[in-house]
Amino acid sequence: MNKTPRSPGHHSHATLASVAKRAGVSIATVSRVVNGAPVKIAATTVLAVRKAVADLDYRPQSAGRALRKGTTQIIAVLAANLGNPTMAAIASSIEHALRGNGYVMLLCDTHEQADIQDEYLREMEALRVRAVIMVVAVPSPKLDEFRQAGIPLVFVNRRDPVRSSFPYVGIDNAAAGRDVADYCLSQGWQDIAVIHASLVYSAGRERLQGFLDRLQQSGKGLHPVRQFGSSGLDHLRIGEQAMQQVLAQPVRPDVVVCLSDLLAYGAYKQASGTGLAIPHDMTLISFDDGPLNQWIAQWLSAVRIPYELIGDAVISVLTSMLDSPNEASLRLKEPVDKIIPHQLIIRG
Amino acid sequence: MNKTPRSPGHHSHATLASVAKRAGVSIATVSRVVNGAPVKIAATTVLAVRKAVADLDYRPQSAGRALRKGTTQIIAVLAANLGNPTMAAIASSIEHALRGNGYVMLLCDTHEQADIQDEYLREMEALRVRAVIMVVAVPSPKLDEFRQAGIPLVFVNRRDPVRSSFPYVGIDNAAAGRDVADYCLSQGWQDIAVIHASLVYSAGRERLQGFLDRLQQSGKGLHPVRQFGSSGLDHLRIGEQAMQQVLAQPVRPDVVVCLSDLLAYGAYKQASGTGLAIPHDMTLISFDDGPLNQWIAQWLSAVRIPYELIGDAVISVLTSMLDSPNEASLRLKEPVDKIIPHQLIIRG
DNA sequence: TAGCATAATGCAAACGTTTACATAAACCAT
DNA sequence: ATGGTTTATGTAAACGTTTGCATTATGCTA
Repeated sequence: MNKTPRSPGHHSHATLASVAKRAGVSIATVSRVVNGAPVKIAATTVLAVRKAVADLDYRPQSAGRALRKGTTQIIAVLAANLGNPTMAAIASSIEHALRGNGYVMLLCDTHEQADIQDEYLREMEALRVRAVIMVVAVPSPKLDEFRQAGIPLVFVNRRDPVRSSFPYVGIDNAAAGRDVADYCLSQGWQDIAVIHASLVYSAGRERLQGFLDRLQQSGKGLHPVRQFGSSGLDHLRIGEQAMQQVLAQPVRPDVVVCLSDLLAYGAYKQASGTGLAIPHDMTLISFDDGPLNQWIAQWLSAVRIPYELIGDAVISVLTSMLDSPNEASLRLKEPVDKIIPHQLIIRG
Repeated sequence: MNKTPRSPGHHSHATLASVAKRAGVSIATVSRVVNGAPVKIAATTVLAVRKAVADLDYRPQSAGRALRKGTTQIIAVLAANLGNPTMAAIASSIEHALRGNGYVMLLCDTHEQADIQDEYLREMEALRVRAVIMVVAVPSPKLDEFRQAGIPLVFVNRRDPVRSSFPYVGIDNAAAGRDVADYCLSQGWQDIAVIHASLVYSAGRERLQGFLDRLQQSGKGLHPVRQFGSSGLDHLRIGEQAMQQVLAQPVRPDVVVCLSDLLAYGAYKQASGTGLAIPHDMTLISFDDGPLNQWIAQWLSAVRIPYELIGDAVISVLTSMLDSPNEASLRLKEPVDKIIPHQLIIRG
């Protein structure tokens, strides 16, 4: 007796074998019942298996399944910065949508650093996740290799920085920039400043481009748009410093357009620390409009990304990718972007 | 020929077998080298294996490992609400600490609902995660069962709601409450109101208790502390409604103590929407002090939870649990709570 | 030289699933 | 009755890993 070395598993969870034994059938049958396999199974058998499953509180072990099927129900979300409320809200939205579709979200924070992003991508490959959702990605070697790896990728908020061969979900940033320009023009503001972080990525670049284009199109004789900012990771501090430069100018602009919420937060702190009343003395406009703005940043007008819609949008893109039988079509097909509507919220 | 059905795995990742073949050794040897097994291996062999691993870009597949060892490197974080910046910051901190220790974070949003929490707990069991970190938990049946399941649990910010048999990481909420009371007394405020959400959980309850106790101890003849609030999930809205009630009172309190940041945000919106200037007309004090406060909520004094310390604190608790050879000691031993220091930040 | 400890590596089983294939039972048409 | 088809279920292999045990090669002692 006592032939149980039982090395690894501490507590014996129910397994297919134990359920099969209890139901008096083979493990194959249990598997088929549990998975609703497309074969006919006697009603009595189904009932017996169901009962055994319930009795033993059986749940398929993900490891065995993953090993056999070569994939899991895990979908990874690589976010650049969880400290950013907009990104957290997007993550939450995605989580909700994924859960509703039987997936589990694996959320990571890349801190917008290529090496961390790569490390995570490798890890995701080893975990055999079903797909990866990049919420604000940076270019990295592994990202490029992923094209070949056959794991679907979706880019949220910022487009694929290497080549646009994977779908993008987010707002039309150029159009959003134009909307802000239109609003500025409608207000008759003459002197406009822009605060930006890095402009090498699609979101910021397109926002600025759209904004400037429309101003120029207008033909109105505006003062030249002054731009402040630097590339870096901490938008809050960039915004703060940029606003410092803005206020050091001989003449104060009517409006400062910040390319993200966090830039605006940083700018706000600096401006109000200097005694300025926002928006009385100077208007601030930003992009993103995270969920907290309406509560504690009523001084900030912003282009709203409807983060609560992102989850479903990602799911719809993803399912179309996962359904395509061969991933050849996935590569050949034009990436099917999903543009979600934005809205300029005027406050203050 | 063509004997490759190759049903599941699409792209052939490197495996132990392929590495072994290339290095001219057995898979056992490769495994040992890769894992740094405590056996002597010829230097030349190690080199050959290392080379093959590098050549093929081999990474151990998590599924095989999980199946064999009965556990993974995944640690789940079940957060109540990712939309809460403090919680997001905590998650980010934990992520950082876990990654530094070779774990991967699986982050979920329970929306503070027992059924979702349970569903996730079951899923984590099936995934054979190494441990689960509950950032603000609610009582649920499965949570109770976990005590037997042998999976380590750590409670952050809110204590184990069922029985306190698992460690807690967070601030000393009662002491924080007393600190706020001391500050109010030092300011000579006579008329104090409290805004709270549900009081059935440890964090809010202890904060309020400590606060009221200290006020009473002081012996000063204060007006009775008025309490407003309701139980519910959306602290923002609860705070808003509670402030509405506060302002409907015949006499306006000197200070309103909110048991969380979000409650204060809600209260702030309502108050400033009614024309009040915060903190000139009324002081607001809250608990949590999420990372954004210093930027855009300079009107809010708050007890700061040093969220950036939580990650390391959790790790230290966790490793002591994981190191204990048998989980008997884990259950018998008094839970080793980790109290991190708080600090009352005065602003405005 | 034999005998034996030690060092390095290989063999094979096990972890829990899914699924192609085999089998057995039942039915039906000749 | 016979052969063929359908229906329900079982058998066994495979996924990639870790690890107890067996095996071989090496060095040392007597």
